[in-house]
Amino acid sequence: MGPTMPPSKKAQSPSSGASASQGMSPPYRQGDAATAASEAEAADLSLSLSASFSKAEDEELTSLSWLHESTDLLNSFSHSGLRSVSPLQDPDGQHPRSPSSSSPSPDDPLLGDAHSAYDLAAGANRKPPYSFSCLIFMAIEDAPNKRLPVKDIYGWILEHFPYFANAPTGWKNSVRHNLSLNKCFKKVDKDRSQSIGKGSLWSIDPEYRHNLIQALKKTPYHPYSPGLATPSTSPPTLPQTFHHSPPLWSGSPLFRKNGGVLLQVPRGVIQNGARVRSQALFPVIRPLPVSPVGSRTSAIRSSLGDYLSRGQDSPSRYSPPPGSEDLQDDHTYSTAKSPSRLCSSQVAASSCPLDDDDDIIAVEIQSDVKAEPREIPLDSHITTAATAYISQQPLRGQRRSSGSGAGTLAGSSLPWTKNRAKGISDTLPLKKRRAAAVEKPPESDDEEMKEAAGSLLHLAGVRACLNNITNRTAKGQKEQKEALRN
DNA sequence: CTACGGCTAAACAAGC
DNA sequence: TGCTTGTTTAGCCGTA
Repeated sequence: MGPTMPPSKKAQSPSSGASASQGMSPPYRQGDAATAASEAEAADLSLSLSASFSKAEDEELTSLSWLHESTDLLNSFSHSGLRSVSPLQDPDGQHPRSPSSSSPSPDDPLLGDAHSAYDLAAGANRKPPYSFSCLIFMAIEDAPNKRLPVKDIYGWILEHFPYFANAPTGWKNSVRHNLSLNKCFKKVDKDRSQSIGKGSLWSIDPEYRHNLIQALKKTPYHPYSPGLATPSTSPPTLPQTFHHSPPLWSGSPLFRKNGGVLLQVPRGVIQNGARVRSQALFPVIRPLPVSPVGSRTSAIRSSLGDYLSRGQDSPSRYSPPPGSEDLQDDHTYSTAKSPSRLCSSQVAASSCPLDDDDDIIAVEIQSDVKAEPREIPLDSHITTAATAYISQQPLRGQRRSSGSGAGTLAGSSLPWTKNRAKGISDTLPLKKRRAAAVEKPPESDDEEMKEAAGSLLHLAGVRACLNNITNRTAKGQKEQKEALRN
């Protein structure tokens, strides 16, 4: 054990990082008291989203960190959703997960079914939708000191993805392969006085951390989407049925066709999302390094800030109600990279008729009994500001020699692997080639701006998707009522 | 068809 | 000596 891995943590779990995060996790759903606490956290989370936006006005920020914080917070839903349906036990079945983890209570009729569906169909038999790079990234980020030995990376992956427990052992080779080959990961010099034994500690190279975050963002967790699972035959379904549907990984061809951006978070994600803000599986998507921004950044920021500032005074703006009565245990969210893409996704997913009023955002806080959509005005200039900027910029993906820039708005390609290093000099040793690649100048403001605009569109997509989901819900409920009358 | 990312398998060396 | 760790290469597959 090294200085970063206290022996006590090692004794608790093969994954020290996960253990650390589990200790502070609120109960998933256990009784009224827990529900009340979760509601408070849910309200807190919603406020945090608003607060993240408002930082653009409250502070004289010189970077786009506020924007990334906002998007990251939204994306944290997906990761916390992943955690919420993570296995109840370690792969060997001998180490029941801490009750403080976000696993749903088996007593819950809905959550239990959903959870079982994940455990059996997805957790144990399905390969996780994350690349090894993302898995390693999450494992390291989940560690208290952001560094882990290979052994603990194995443990983290095993703990969170039981698929690998029965998978051929080659996955460990792949992990090591990734660690060695991927420039995002770098070894940390061990403290000789506190040797951890063989091997080194691995950490995230800050230079490439953002790339990993982007890669992770493009692997949304999409567990319960019957429409996506059976796009051609399944009728529009009520959100309640999401929780009984087979999981759909991003590896699904259909999901990828949709841009890999649609995600729906299972029940209880609010609790987990709130947990993300304090101590969570993956709580440390930090802001980008501070860097000067240009006027276009300010334009987008001011647009969003204007939207928020007016929204704060607007009665129609969503804000958590006092007591958050509607923030119950059932929450359904979706995100999309852009409203247009979302619409196509929705059509393909569920044959759901599209609505034109994308400028109205309905945040559905779905309770077990009745959904109460809340409408939020989405000023079109938010989306158009980002769209206008992006439209005048070449896609980042065009940096790729192949020119296949589709879906690379936020940098889906991973330009930090050996292929890129090879471009430096094939005659140099790999490590030196990596070092040479690292020395390349950081992303320009334009790159940052395009990414920021993409994030902005992403946010807009989230809101538009919420709207579509709500509309679909409302229509579904209406149709259901009519069917009952008949 | 091509380029690329990602994965897997394998070989090899070094350390414990 | 056996296992683990780390590096490297090669090949395959899916996607754009």
